Amino acid sequence: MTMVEYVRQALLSALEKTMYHHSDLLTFEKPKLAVHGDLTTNIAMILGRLLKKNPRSIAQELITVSHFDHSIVKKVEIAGPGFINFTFTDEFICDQLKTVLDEGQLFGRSGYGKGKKAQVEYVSANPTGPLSVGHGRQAAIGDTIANLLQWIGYDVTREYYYNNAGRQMRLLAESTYARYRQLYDPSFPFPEDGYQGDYIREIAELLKGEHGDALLNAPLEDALTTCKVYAEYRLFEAIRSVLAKMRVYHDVFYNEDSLYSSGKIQEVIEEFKKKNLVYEKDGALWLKTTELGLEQDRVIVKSTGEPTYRLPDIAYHREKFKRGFDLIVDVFGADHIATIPDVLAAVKALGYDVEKVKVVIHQFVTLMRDGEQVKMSKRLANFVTLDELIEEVGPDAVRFFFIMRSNSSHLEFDLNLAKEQSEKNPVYYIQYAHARIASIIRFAEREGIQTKNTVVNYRLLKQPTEQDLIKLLIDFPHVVESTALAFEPHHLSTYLHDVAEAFHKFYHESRVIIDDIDLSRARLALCQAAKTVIANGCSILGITAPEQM
RNA sequence: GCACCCGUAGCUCAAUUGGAUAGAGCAUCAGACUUCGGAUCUGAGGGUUGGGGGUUCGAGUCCCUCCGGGUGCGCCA
Repeated sequence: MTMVEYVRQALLSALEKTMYHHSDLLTFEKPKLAVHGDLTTNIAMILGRLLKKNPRSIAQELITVSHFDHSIVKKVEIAGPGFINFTFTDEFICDQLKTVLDEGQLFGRSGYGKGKKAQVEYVSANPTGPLSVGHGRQAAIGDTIANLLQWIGYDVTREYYYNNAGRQMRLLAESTYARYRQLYDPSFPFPEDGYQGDYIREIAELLKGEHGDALLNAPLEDALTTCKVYAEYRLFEAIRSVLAKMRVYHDVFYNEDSLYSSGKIQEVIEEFKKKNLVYEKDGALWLKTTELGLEQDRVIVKSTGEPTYRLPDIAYHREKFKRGFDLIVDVFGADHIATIPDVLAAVKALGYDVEKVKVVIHQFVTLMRDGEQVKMSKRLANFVTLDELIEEVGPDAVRFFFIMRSNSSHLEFDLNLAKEQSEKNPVYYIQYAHARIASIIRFAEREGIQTKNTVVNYRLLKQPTEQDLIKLLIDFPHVVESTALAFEPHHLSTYLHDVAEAFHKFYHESRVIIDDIDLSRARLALCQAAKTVIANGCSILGITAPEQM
């Protein structure tokens, strides 16, 4: 039984006895300050406001009718305006270590989302160019959220939505075609808004390698189609390979085209018409978004007969619901923020529960090199690609740096720091702790000390640094769950840094392998538990936990 | 102009989503094992949480207002 489980049970029965029937308001937190104990609840203060009674006297009532096992709870006290603080015995804390070691690689997993399906959509870049560092942040955030949801029991689908039709792709085809022609005639004009990047030239070269000069004499439309298909193929191949370098793999690549070919777009229009939510004006079809509580109506079908991006977005989200997901997570960059309310309002109007949709917006990334901001412009094609970034600093640092700030926070990516293999680099700090533990365990094996097939007395771990480390370790399942439900991966990286720090402190204070064989075994077990938690945490973050570095 | 995000130590960022004395890393300064990995540890200085008002037992967090930065506001995606 965990600390929370124990006090929850005790207080639930106390609420019962005192006739305060508000058990749903009962929560526990870990106090910031050690003097406030191991766990605290503010239930008395909440009840105090609700019932207009003195919180401290309510707290007293609750404690009076409660019964605590002294071998588990060392101290219960009322503090401040009415907090109830619990301190547990060292022995009880020590015994919790067994759970960590027994569960091993599974420690931290829970069943919150058991039997439920979740979908996480992220990256979703159209195949018109290489992925940017912004996409990289999205990949890291989305993938980590997907991992977290799996850890709390959800059946997770990782999805990439893209559009390979429309104006953007036409421009891609024209740009590729122009570069191809330029290989034969350098004066061939390049489209005004074409994609400037060198990658188009590379694709044109490859295209020439496969087709020779056959496209020069082909009818223009045929040549453009060939260019589009080929460029898309090459770009998607590049996108997948970059994501693979980051260890990001999607289960489903959902193509916008399929919404047209399967008639879903038309179905949505029909539904809107049936609900009287659309009207025609200036030859276009408008959605009455104002009736849905938004500021202005929006065009969903242009006067040319072509839908705007909004309509397929709505149809796509409708499909997400039809596919039976209990939780739908959209990870978008800050530039997409304006499109979300329209889509959600429309889907809601179609009768779906938009509470199931969680939109995660992340802010932009600024690259810093030598203290200077790296200027980036996609149009001028002088931007640093995600691929280049990974090549420069490696996948571990990339993934870690991208999730180490809260989603809503601007991210400053310090290239020098990310590359630095030293104490300054937070990734190495955590990985070093893991490698150091692995080394200690190897040393212990050489010394003939082991914890298997023998009874380990965890209760010998009474030093403050030992107790602090254990308390942090056994909090891991709760951290995983709260991080997942907050959709804020940076909580986990912060936590892992704390664990690494607590371990290093313990290491400095107490030698693991000593003459006292029982104490050695207990400390070795603590090392193994710390190693387990760091390894499990790193696997959620998608970074390696090396045995040596 | 309107909407959204941000403003916290010299710099980059946290703060259990309204909790108790606002914390880390970097930078600066001063220190620490003859043995398990010094990519480590200990300590010091550094703050009116952009300004002002409000809500309540309690505000960095919620509301109003002003200032400053970013983003978005198309029959582009």
